[in-house]
Amino acid sequence: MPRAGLAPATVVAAGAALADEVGLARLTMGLLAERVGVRTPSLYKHVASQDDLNRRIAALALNEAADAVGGAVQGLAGPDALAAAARAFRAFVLDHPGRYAATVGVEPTGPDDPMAAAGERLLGAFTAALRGYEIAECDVNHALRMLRSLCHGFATLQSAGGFRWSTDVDESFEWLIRFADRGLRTM
Amino acid sequence: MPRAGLAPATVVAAGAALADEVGLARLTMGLLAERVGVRTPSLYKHVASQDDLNRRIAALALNEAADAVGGAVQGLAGPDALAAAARAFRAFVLDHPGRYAATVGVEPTGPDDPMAAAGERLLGAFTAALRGYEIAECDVNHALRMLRSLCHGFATLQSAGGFRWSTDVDESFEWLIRFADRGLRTM
DNA sequence: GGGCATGGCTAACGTCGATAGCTTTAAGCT
DNA sequence: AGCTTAAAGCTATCGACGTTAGCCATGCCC
Repeated sequence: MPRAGLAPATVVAAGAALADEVGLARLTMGLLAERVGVRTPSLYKHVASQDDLNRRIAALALNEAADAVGGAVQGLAGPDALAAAARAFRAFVLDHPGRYAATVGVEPTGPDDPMAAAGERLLGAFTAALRGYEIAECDVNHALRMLRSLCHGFATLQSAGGFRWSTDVDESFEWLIRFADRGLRTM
Repeated sequence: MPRAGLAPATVVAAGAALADEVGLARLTMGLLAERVGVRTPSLYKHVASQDDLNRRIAALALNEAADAVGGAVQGLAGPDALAAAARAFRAFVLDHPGRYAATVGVEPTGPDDPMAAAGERLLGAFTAALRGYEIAECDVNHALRMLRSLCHGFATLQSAGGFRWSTDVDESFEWLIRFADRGLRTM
């Protein structure tokens, strides 16, 4: 029996990809094992449990989202930065619905949990997107939460098929970006 | 063996209550059976499957949310209506996290699915909350989606423990309501 | 009182997550 | 090179859970 040459990172990456393909709810240890060419119990040499796998996928997803948003904001400020961040975030969620779904409803276990750091990174990227707006110190956390709620809510609702009727969804999102921009401008 | 006097609605209500208590992910057919005083297979005389149970809980939750939001908006218009709707919605999600969680990620099976009607009712309640604002015909769907994304995003993020740091969450939500109000006022 | 639909029950199966314990691989030391 | 040993694979197995089959008691309707 030749070795498969697996590492935790390989397993997690394959799990994230599989979750994107079949949906997080249908991501099973057996399916993942088959995907990486190994028997189910062997996976437990690399991840502690399915919950552990989920957390690692979540950390990966948050880091990737932070990269996407951070990269999009690079060199921009004000409305351009805001729009770029929002679009990058939504695109990431729509492209990777499974791994993003892994991030909802899981709390970091402690302050040294990689997920916590990844979440901070994503938050930092959104903070950078607010650079250029005149936001009072006491309002910045509120604005950040507003922006995160807006992007998270829209992307997850769309990803779940929540927008059913006719109006064009992309158009709604652009409208929403302009709405947030106008609001942030007049503070 | 005396009859338990169950009906589908009883089972669904108990399931929703249990989901709120232990979390939707831990809602199991066995646990629900124990709760209603019956053996597991007997539940299948009232619901077709766990997926069916989930859909019925979702329909119940959407109807209750529509009632809550609709009732709160009653007799109000403009900023007052908007604030009342948003507060009622968030309160519902925080009070009933399990049954609300049942609504995310499930699509209505067809046009006669009770879930679709319930969703329309909730949408109608939010639409009523926008009465009093001067919104162009072509913008009303966008505004509705914005409002829904904002409320859904904030409530689910908070419900999942997504706001970890210090700033007061209630205060953020009130800030968010004022933000939306200002934006809707100037269109 | 005698059908008969209804709503319980027990028994059992398949799937899935997880653990135990064995074996083999391959890396590293002497 | 050859031995040691941790790591990584395997089979076998368990327990939980969803689901189905098939049986039996209840209680309504005539």
